[in-house]
Amino acid sequence: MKIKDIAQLAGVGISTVSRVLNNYPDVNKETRERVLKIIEDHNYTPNDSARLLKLNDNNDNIGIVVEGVYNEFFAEMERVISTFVGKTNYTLIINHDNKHDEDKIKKFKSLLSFINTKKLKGLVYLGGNYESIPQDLFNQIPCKIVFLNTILPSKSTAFNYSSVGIDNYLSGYTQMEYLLKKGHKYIGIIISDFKDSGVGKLRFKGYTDALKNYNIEFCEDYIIEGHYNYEYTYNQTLECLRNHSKITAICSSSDAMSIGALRAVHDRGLTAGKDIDLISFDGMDIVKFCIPSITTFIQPRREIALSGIELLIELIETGIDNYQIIKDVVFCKLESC
Amino acid sequence: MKIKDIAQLAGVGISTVSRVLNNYPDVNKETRERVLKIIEDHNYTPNDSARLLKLNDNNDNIGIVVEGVYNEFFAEMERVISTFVGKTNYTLIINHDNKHDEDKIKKFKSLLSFINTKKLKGLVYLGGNYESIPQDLFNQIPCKIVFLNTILPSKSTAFNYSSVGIDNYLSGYTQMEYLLKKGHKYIGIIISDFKDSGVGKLRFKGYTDALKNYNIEFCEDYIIEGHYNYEYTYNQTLECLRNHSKITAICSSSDAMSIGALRAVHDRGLTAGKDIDLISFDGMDIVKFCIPSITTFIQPRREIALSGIELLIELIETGIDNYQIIKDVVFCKLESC
DNA sequence: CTGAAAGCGCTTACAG
DNA sequence: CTGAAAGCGCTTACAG
Repeated sequence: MKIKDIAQLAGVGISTVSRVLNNYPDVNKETRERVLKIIEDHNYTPNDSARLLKLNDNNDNIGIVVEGVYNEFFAEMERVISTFVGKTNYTLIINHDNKHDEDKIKKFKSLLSFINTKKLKGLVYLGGNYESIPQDLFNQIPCKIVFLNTILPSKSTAFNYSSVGIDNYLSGYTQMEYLLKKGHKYIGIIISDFKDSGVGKLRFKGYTDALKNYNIEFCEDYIIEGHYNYEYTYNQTLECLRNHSKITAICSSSDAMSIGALRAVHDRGLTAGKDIDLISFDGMDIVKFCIPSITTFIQPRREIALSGIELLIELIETGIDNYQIIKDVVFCKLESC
Repeated sequence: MKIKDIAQLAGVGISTVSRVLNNYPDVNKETRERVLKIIEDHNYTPNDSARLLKLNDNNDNIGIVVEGVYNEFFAEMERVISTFVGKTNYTLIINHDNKHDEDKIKKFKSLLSFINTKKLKGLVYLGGNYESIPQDLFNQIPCKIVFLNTILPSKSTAFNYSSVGIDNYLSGYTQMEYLLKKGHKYIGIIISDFKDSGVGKLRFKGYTDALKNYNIEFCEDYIIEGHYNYEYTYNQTLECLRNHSKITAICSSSDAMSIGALRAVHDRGLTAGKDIDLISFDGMDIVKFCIPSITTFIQPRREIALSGIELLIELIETGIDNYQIIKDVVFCKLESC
């Protein structure tokens, strides 16, 4: 079924059918109804490619790239964005990137190709690290772009991007400081991975700098790699506690990992919040219902997601550029610390 | 930049550029390299709409509709599918449906329109209930379709679809029977919603039938609505336990809700697995790390997702139809029961 | 190995 | 209010 067939069946020209299709006002009422009836009866849907080809870049595609959608944290942000876009006239094209190990430059080039192929008007990028992308490559991005929770080149006017996120370094520092102020000296640190090059890296820098400022020696043996995985974190924490009975507190860079750690503490016969202070980061909804509930720093992730997509649409529609938003984290004192 | 510009710059005809673009072998090596260089230099990307228009239905689009992506259970299945498709030559087009309240027929029509607009070769549908869709409408689906965890019209050859899922009725029956065999008579039942028309409805039927067969009176007051939400389930469970101190066991239709319930049991000063038996459903990774860990029936959701997408691609490539797969649930005995 | 030309299914001035 | 015609940027027989 194409527009020509509908036109023939209705006994009109194809322009008229097109006008009906696009809700143009200048069509005779009866003609319109006749055409609509035939469209309905034959379940006709216009060919999108043909429309877009003609309309050229008049599509309204927004892209979203998620690095690490297996992290529930990002998954939730994606849902917020997808729901928001669903209520607009934009179409969201989703690109889940799981190639963490790939060369950054190569990765950036495939990002460019994604934008070009889909003729995106704008893009939201979740996660990742584009700290060291050459400026000329960066500025080849042919559409509006908003990075959420991404590590970016230190801002200079030469780099053209917008972003929404938190101050990861400062948050990490504050989190660790909370334990230090309570007098802890032997503190386990849960990170995703030594090779983590995303925001976790900044948080970790905050941890170690806080230790330094409080004259507590940083001990590599107290590092627990959790890979954002319950089981893995559970096993690593169990082993760390077994080998280092001095440890009196745990500083975890993500709630997902804290849940595995909490169980490890329990299985060592200890109680978090009493025998061991566990302080976490992210503020997932579940922490409040864990036993004991987990003290954490809430990243306003829904707010970041929402600001991000709203900002992107504003950038697209106004032509403005270069807008940076920093959100505050919120301390949430519960039972584990 | 269009193909014509590249051709001009390279001093060749557009057909040659097209041949280079599509990796045709019959191009002179030097010509090819010259053209590639220019394409590279100018960051040229062919216009997808134009290609697709010409190729007509030679795109390889697969669609996925997720009803209720806010349920982590489905979110994870989607990720499995998205990752799998990413490794093929198919493009995945995602459609998150949050209009639970909409008229089924209307919903089905917009499903048809999605398929037609995107010219989908195949579709994976997660969740929902299409039990009562008229046959003639159903058979208007112009592509291969695989339903995962969906309620469907009782199978007859007249309905053309494939599916992967579990036997929800039987699983629900078995789950409740486990509590009944342990001698429980006053059993709280956690469901998402009285109006739930998805698979939860079938599970619930299993629950009540089991009660009947064991001559235990069904008590509507023991029903707890949880809306797949920790907080909501927590509050409802707390209230139910407060009002009905007779209750000795809880049968929950989903792990996400069990986590809220677990905390409610704890806050009543009770211990799940000792004072109250809590048995759950789904088998999310987290249950093993809760305190106490949650006894549950594992739905092989990654397996269902994987079988589903593999099946769909097979259907597309072989032309076969009408394939139903039922997976077994696996009982996982942990501490809460 | 290469190029000119037709045509994919739409939209939109333009002329009536 | 309506229709014939041009053209969006590609691909692919066809002819050389």
